[in-house]
Amino acid sequence: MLELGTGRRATVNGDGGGGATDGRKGTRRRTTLNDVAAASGVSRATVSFVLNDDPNQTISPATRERVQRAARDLGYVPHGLARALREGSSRIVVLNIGHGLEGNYSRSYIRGLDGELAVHDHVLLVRHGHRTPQADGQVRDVITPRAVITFGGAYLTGRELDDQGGGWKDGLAAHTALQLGHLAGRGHTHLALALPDAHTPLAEVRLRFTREVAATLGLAEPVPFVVPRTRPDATAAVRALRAAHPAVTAVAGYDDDTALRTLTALRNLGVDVPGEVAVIGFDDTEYGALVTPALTSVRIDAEAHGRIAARRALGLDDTGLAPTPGRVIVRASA
Amino acid sequence: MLELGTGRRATVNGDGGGGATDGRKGTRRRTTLNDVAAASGVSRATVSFVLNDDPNQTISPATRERVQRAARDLGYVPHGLARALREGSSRIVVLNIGHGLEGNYSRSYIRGLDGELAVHDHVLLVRHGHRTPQADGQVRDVITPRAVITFGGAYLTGRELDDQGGGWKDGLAAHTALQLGHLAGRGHTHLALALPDAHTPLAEVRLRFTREVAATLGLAEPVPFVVPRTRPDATAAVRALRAAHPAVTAVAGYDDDTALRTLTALRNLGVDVPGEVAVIGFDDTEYGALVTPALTSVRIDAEAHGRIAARRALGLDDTGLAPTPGRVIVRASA
DNA sequence: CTGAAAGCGCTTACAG
DNA sequence: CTGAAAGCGCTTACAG
Repeated sequence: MLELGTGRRATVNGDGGGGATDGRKGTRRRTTLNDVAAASGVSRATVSFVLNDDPNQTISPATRERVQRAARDLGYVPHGLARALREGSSRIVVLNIGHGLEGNYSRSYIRGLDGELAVHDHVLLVRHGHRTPQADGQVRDVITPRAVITFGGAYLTGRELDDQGGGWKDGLAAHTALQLGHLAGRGHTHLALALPDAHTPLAEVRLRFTREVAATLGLAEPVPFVVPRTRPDATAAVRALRAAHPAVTAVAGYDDDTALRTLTALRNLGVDVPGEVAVIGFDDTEYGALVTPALTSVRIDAEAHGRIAARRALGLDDTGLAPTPGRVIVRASA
Repeated sequence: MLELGTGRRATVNGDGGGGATDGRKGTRRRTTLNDVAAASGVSRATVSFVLNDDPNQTISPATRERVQRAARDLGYVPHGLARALREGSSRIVVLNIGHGLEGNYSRSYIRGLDGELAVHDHVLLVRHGHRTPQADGQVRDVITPRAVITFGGAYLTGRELDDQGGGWKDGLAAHTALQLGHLAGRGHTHLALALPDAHTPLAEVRLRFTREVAATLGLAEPVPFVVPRTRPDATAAVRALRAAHPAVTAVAGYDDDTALRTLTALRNLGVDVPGEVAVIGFDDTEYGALVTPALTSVRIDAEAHGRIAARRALGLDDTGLAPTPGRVIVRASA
């Protein structure tokens, strides 16, 4: 039951300055700071100073060069766990993500986050599924990440990215304005907002912004309504909306999903889109292009948001990163 | 520039057996094995033995109880990084994922993987984006995960889950058979397989299985064709398919995306679905229900696949986990 | 300009 | 039945 020699630590040591094993892969012991120190004839401390470019030390160019070459030759790579234990946290940033991975926002956000983190020598790892305090704790205890980010962070609450707050420049508010602006530009004055059945905090924020934007544009107070996931329920919901608010000629979707469900329901009801009712989505997905009429939507490039989130998580300066403005992808539905 | 007292290690120590700080959160130093040892009057080793239920030790019930109570009272949680450094790898399993997160397969797979890992005290972290050797190396060096899993693993190659191989029982082959079986059951004999424009290894496997299944069912050799992402290109591709293979009366999608694109193209061409050509998807997404005619698809519950992957990654016995059979979700398109 | 030493928090042979 | 000690691989004051 108790096996001797478990496989790890197979080559228990040898240490010898020979180090000829090429250091690479193989089944060999990993190359450590000790090996580099031995190979270059200095102490571990010195190696560490050189490799980390410690600004508080002054190492002679000769030594520096010797160490760097040895590290390179041996294929030395610092052991993250050891470093993390010593530094107090690992060079990992955890992103918590629930659903809503379909749109362009999340894809570009993750791309930016990942890219920026890589630049600063950190790695992004994602946690899927619902966030529970328990799961959070587990992640914290197991890897002690440098930071834990909640997807969308500031963007989703509307608190962000520009000094005035509210995301009126490049954030959620601005994108909401874009969405309603398109509708207003086509002459619609009475709008409804299609919301998902899951009651999220984000839905509240969207509703708030939608109201604010509508007021600014001089439109009637928008009508929020929930579009359930199943086709019959969605159809019933849209029918009820039409009955209660006959003046509504356009529906803005909380996202492309809700917009698509609305579109389908309208078709079921024999309502012409965009003739009788126009529909616009939010956060362009590929599926929007596949329905008839194809869904008009707001495309959001969140790469900059991701980069900003990365810098903030690392405690770095996050200025000078200008988000790409959102834009309306005009297809047929609005 | 060099600040003294960086915040971490704020409370440098105190050690005192008092340990009255409640151990919990606060800005206090974390509770360590030392604290538990001090509080229960035994050595660190003993605490470790008790808390890990080391089968090679025999600890007196009294001591055991004392240690457990102290650990509980102090809210002790082992520090994952330290443990990982000592054990050789962290209790993390990394899942590499590219695209294709839309369908039910990935959602259920991740759920199973995550759940099973949690049972065995490990945590699942996901890496998004394309897998590069470089990125792989980085992850390895930074956290030394217990295992790295590639999404879908054995399933996607068709090597898996049942002894004969090929996944003819609960795997990819079986699901392919389900898809074609539905079409054959409706009288179709000449099929086309709609493939994505990105050339993936998985596409090859699907094509191979599709051919094998068709042969088994006595159908004509299936015609593979690529459906590009843009609507005009997709339409052109479908038109070309129809011209070259007029006998084809049904299209099986590589996934729901390709099926949906085909459906849209057919409608653009004025072809009646399913009257003239039937279309069936694969790996049911929510969007399939939103088009007209609604997309028939194959729904795959991969939770068991995920659990199996987890057990294998941990080197545990993976028998006795029966995958739920796939099933055809019959809607209108086929 | 460089090295010896301590220590991050844990596990595990090895002695009693 | 339990404890003292070594060591996982790194970083960083502290002495020279």
